[in-house]
Amino acid sequence: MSASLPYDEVMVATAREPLTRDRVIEAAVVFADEHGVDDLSMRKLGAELGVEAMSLYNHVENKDAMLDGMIDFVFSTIPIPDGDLDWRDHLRRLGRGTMTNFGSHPWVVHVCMTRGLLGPGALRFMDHVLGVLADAGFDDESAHHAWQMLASHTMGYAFQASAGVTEKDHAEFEMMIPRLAREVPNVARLAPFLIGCSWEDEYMFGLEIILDGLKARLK
Amino acid sequence: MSASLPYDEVMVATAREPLTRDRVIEAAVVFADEHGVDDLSMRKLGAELGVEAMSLYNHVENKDAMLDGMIDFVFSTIPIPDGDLDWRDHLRRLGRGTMTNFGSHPWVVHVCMTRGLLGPGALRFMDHVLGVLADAGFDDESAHHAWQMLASHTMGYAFQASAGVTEKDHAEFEMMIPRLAREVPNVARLAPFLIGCSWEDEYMFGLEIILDGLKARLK
DNA sequence: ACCTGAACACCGTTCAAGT
DNA sequence: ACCTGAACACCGTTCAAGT
Repeated sequence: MSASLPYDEVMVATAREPLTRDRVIEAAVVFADEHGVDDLSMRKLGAELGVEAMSLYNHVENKDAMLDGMIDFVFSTIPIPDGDLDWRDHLRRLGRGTMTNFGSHPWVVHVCMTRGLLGPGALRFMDHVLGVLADAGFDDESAHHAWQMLASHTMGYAFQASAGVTEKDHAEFEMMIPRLAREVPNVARLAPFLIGCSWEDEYMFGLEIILDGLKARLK
Repeated sequence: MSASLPYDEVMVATAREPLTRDRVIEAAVVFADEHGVDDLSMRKLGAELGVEAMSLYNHVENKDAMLDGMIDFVFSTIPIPDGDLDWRDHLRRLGRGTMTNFGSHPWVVHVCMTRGLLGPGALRFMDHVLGVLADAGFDDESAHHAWQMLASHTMGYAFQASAGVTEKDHAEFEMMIPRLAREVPNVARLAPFLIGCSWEDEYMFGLEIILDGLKARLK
């Protein structure tokens, strides 16, 4: 975009590009994607942006506000299905999109769990889902029930999917199995499923049960 | 129990009662119940026990291990229904018990979300649920599906219930409603339900849908 | 075997000072 | 208007030293 500028002009331009709230939050998202949210500190993020930590406070109120901004950033990028879909199909696609989106930002569920879901991005997303439910014929109370179920299901599975069971955890768990077999035989017997399961498949299986139950209570 | 000892002997006994892993963890549970888990630090917990922070490391490996112990403590106190119950009834009681138990320790879901669920207490609880499902006729794969759904539902609602929406939050949310009405009308319309809902009722409503769905897929 | 004091390497955040 | 440096009040944890 600035390819026609002389080389040193480009350098200066990128280096001095003034910080903005959006740039800070995007950089924080990238940092959390790469290093995990536990490693995200104001000092380190400042270093990443070539600035002292304290400069960030000119653009975000504090770290919590920055985390809220990161959540909103992710929510606002969840793809909204278009076209005239049956409400159940709409919610299936929305659910799958949410899961894959959260999958690219493994920290987001965890941060939501500690920060809540009241930012503008999350509210807009919620509003969209409630709109789909209202169009499907749910009254306000039922739509609320449905939202809570769908939200809980989605956050729950996204959380487990992003809990990041590493190879090391697998090995550790498998080493435990002999002892587990004596003390918690049912857990030991199901170990293959616990270790090998596809969270997206699990999620869609459960979503179907929920959609069935909601439909049965609709008419 | 030491009521027959002379008064000052009792004082000395309680003051000098040697620290143990169990005493440390119980004190941490009490501290988190009273002050919230965010305020729980090794230094403050030490002070509570009349000891320097560093002494605690003689009884717990580190803070994370202590948190794991706290989770296990809570899980091991969830009441297990007795008697020969229908599997759905059994799971209903288990679910309700879990919700109220988690309600007395509002920090526990949050800590589980960051520490996972692989301690002995949690494993024993999981084993019990899997046993109920196996007795009901679920094969291993279906039992795994069912467990994931029940766990996700329970953790999700317990989390929301314990997210602790304060009076201040309510007031703040109500003040936002006029602006919300323009930007997220569906959310604004459902505000009364969002503010006033009973998490236990919501939970049981959703549990019924899940149990229905699981039953339909059982035969 | 258990407890302590001092220290290390971090945090988020404030604030006066610079430009 | 934005950035910096030094400081404050905390963390979890290590380690040598005490008893």
